[in-house]
Amino acid sequence: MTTWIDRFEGLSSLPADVRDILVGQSQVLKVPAGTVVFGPGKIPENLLLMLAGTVRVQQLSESGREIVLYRVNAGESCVMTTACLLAYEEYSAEGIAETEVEAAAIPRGVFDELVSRSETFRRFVFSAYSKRITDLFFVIEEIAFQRMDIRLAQRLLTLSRETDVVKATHQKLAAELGSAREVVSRQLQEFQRRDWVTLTRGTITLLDKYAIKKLAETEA
Amino acid sequence: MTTWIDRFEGLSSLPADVRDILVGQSQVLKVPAGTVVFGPGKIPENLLLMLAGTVRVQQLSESGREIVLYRVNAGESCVMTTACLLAYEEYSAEGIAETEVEAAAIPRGVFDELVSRSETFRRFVFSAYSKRITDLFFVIEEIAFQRMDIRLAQRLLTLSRETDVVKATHQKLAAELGSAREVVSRQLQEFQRRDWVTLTRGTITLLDKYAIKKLAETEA
DNA sequence: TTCGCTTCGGTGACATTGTCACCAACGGAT
DNA sequence: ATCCGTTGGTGACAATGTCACCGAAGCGAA
Repeated sequence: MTTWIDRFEGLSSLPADVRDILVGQSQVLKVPAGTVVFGPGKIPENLLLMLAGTVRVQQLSESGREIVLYRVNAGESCVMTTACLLAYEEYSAEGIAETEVEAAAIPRGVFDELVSRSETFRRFVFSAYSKRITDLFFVIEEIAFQRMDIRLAQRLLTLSRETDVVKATHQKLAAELGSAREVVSRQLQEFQRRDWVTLTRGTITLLDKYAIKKLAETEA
Repeated sequence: MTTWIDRFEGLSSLPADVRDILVGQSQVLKVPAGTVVFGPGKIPENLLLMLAGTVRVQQLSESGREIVLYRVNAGESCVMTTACLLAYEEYSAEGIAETEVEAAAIPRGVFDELVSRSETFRRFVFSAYSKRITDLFFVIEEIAFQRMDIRLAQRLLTLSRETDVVKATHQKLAAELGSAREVVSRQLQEFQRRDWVTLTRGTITLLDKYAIKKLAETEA
């Protein structure tokens, strides 16, 4: 029988008994876009395995600025909830459902049992951690060392996957990059001047993805 | 009998059989200051539990700049090695022994067995992960949103714990903060102008820790 | 429609930080 | 003493962040 487990690469080879625990003891739930999946003041009770949708994990500063750390997509697990399941200390990041999200919720106790019983599950969990940590390393490298125009170009491309239109305010883009609105606005104007994009209120239309990609791939 | 295990808070309540495995199957080793404990191209074979000394974990950019991510001190574990034990992908961070380092090395297989058998050990491992992830969140917040003078003041304080003297070149301090030497030099000159420090080649002497602390604690 | 409100984006002035080129001072090695 | 690599100082400039303020676009109510 196929279950949602099969959507996770790392879990395909789980032995039958472990599979049964995982499927039997977890609950598939759906939350609407905009839901705060975890965040300061919310004690997470479950490890989430994302079946559909996207969760955006972001950091807020006291001064009101924010930065997007990474996104958790379908087929991945939201280990921040685990990390904070173990409650090292109060964390300042929060996870927000960007779309409607469907996820399997594994309660704390079940999670612990699975880690204990299954080497496959352990591998899955630890490699999820590794991925997030390397994601964070990447973010740090970007904000510390990369030019804004390059980062903006990269972000426009990732936010526009199939289509050529990015629906986002300059403010939202600035939050993606941990920068200020004015900086993003000015960069976008420069892109427009080069006929790479057209700008209208709330949307950026990519005219010359090739040129943008070339900038995004600039090294050093 | 007391062993090095007792130096780790989280491991004090390990059952006797698990203790025996941990002590029996791991090896205490010593490496001199400057050793690259892990890094690109080095496949880590062990989880390291730090008994004495400090490991500095830092990130290098292609352009040659660098930034210190965090330090692993005695009584903590170096989970980056675990993360990359599971080898998610090539990581760009490296760990360097800042002092002579004494550590217990737990081989991969033993680590796996311990995680499987002991809930205490699991807690220990996962809270180590949580701590590192929150460390990284903190670093991101700092570099994205915090002013350099404040960050420099903070760093000078943490690097001068008991003494009032920081032995470091401006270049090293810049690497700590992911900034440029000139920026650090100028900030230090400003601190000197205010009679907070005196500067000589390779050392910064803190004259007015109180004033520095006050700056370091500035919010927003 | 028109009015009024909110959100979004544009702008200039300025502060901070990063980059570059270059030089001078220091200190160790010969 | 001389040489030389390291360290730090400097000025000019570029890139980014901050602030105050404004006008335009959208949207709902009258």
